[in-house]
Amino acid sequence: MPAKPLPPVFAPAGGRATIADVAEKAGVSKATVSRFLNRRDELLTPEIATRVETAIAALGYSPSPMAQALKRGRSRLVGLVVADVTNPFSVAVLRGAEKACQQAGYLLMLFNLGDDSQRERDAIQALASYHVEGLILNTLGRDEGAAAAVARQGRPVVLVDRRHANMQADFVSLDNAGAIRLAAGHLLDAGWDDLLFVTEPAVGVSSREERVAAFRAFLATHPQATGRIVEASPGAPQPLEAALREQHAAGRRPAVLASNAVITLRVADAVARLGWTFGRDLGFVGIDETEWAPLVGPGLSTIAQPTDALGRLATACLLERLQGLDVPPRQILLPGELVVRASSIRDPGVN
Amino acid sequence: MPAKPLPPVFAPAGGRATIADVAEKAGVSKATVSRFLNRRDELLTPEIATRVETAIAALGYSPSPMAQALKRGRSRLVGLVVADVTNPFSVAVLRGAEKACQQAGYLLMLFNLGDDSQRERDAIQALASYHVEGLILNTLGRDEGAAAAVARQGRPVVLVDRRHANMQADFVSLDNAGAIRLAAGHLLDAGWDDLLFVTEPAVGVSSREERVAAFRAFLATHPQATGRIVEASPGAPQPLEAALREQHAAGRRPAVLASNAVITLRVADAVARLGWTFGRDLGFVGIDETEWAPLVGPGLSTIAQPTDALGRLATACLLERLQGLDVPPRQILLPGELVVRASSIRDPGVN
DNA sequence: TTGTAAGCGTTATCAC
DNA sequence: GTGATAACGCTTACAA
Repeated sequence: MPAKPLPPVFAPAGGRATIADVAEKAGVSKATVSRFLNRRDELLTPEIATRVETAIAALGYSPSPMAQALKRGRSRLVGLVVADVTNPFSVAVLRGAEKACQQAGYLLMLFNLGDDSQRERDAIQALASYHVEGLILNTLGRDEGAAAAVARQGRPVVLVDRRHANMQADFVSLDNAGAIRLAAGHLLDAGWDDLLFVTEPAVGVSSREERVAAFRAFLATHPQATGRIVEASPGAPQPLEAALREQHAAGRRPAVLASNAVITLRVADAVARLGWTFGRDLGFVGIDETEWAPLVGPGLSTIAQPTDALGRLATACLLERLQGLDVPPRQILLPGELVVRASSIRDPGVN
Repeated sequence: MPAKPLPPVFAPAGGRATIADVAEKAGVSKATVSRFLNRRDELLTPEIATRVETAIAALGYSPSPMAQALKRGRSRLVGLVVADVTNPFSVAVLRGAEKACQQAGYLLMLFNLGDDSQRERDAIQALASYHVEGLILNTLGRDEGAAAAVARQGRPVVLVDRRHANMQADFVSLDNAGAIRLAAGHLLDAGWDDLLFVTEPAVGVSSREERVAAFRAFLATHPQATGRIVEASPGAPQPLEAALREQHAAGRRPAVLASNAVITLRVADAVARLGWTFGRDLGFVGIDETEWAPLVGPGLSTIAQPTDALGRLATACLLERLQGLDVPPRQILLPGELVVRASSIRDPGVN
């Protein structure tokens, strides 16, 4: 029988204290320490409990989540995949999710796609390899492989803002249809009846598609309004400016409905270049409230998304699933809130 | 001798494939698979190598970073503590850091303080418990405990934008003094000689303190300019507006130098409330370039921080340390870039 | 009520 | 060259 190497008698050398150090210091077994940690109340002599407790305090011990994860297969980690951290909407959601996670004792692992949908699959696998217990996905929703990757992991997933083609999962989002009705209805009420819906290329991105469809539906049910849809892609500002010019040439004052904050920036840029003024030469409402919306021109009207709630709810859904809730995929749609500023108020002095 | 339980002959049940599964499928030992993974070239019969390779492919195996971390004490994880994810500057840096990490095969673990400096210490400990190999800190820099926590971990740290009282670590930041000189010099050149430096409460936050000091120094060396420092705290917009009003009452046209984007928003707000116009009633340069700077009033002049480079360099510093580089703490200061827009051009029609 | 020992998925140190 | 085998820090039957 080979001589068993004695456990070291000295305090933890360089690294952190381990459960073995605590056990030794308290004069008990590792199992006892583990029990104290996990099921403090059950079966524990008060005397031993205090011995363990003081040992833990003395050593400044805290368990290694890595080792725990390895053993129990749970990591207290939630993966968050974000299409683009530069997008304030995503960040706002992230913030909500992060708060909720921290409150529940989870840590967030972040993977930013940088708008490169190719990497969605990598992201999911990278996160999965760290045994994240679940995923919150705010992605382009185009990567086929991603769905498969998720399915293979068998971990709960919550989709935020964008649905995913082949992914059966809880979905948390702005009520896009309602938001469009709210915005377009407001413009109509304010006297703008010539609407221009401006969006990023919509194909394949569910939230954009839904907004476009809702706009179409609005037009169909409101014959007193005329409308048009313009796709503004990053490279080419022309179509947007051209569309605006055309309207003016035809002697009309259009109102723009911007499908998100990125588009709002482009519209503001075009308007500045044309030398137009919001509220006078055109009406405007944009989806996504931003800190700068009040400062552009006379102030831009917006539909504020409940970003914080979206993030919190997404996390809440995920945590419920992690606790074993087994119901069919849910959809949670939250209403947007109209913030009226001068850009959508028709300047009485004109026309 | 108790009967050794036979390893399962079937494919990995529910979870992911492990190194043992691969070994079995390839008909070799775990050690061989591990060798193949880590030191592919050394000592490996081509035939065995291919057998392992195909087994890995067939099983879709990838090693568990958790287990690796447990074994080698390295996790390929970098912790990032951000004072406030809502701050576009922080996000921009985050983005740079994230890119660099991904390229180096590291994953970023994010902890957001939500501007609550009390949680800095918690953040560091939470991250440390996941065996992050190093930390990138963009914090308030006020938490005493945090420094101690870091020291205890003995892991490399890089400070971004804000120094930390008792922390000896690499430091990556905008050259604050240079940026202030650049901005103030530009205003002076443009004919504004009555400067108002607006900052958030500076005490204890190194970047703010440095900027204030640099502004003082600028005034000292440029007697042709007069100047004043205003602290604008979140709750009270009064001091700022009051200061602007006073200047006008005295028949002067001040120029504001905003110490960051948050202040820029407050200034723009105050200016809107006063009914003033940038470039005519006051001059303006703000630190931090934003996407909306061109759209506010006639366009706001800014000092653009090299955010992406800051993030990348911070990561680079950290990775060097992780590879064993042992030199005294470094300071990397990057220059800001002046972006001139109409807000700092003195309207020739007035005065 | 507590201790012993096996095992989570790796890597590293030996033998062979 | 390759294979046992012992860790890494923890949890959990099972034994005592």
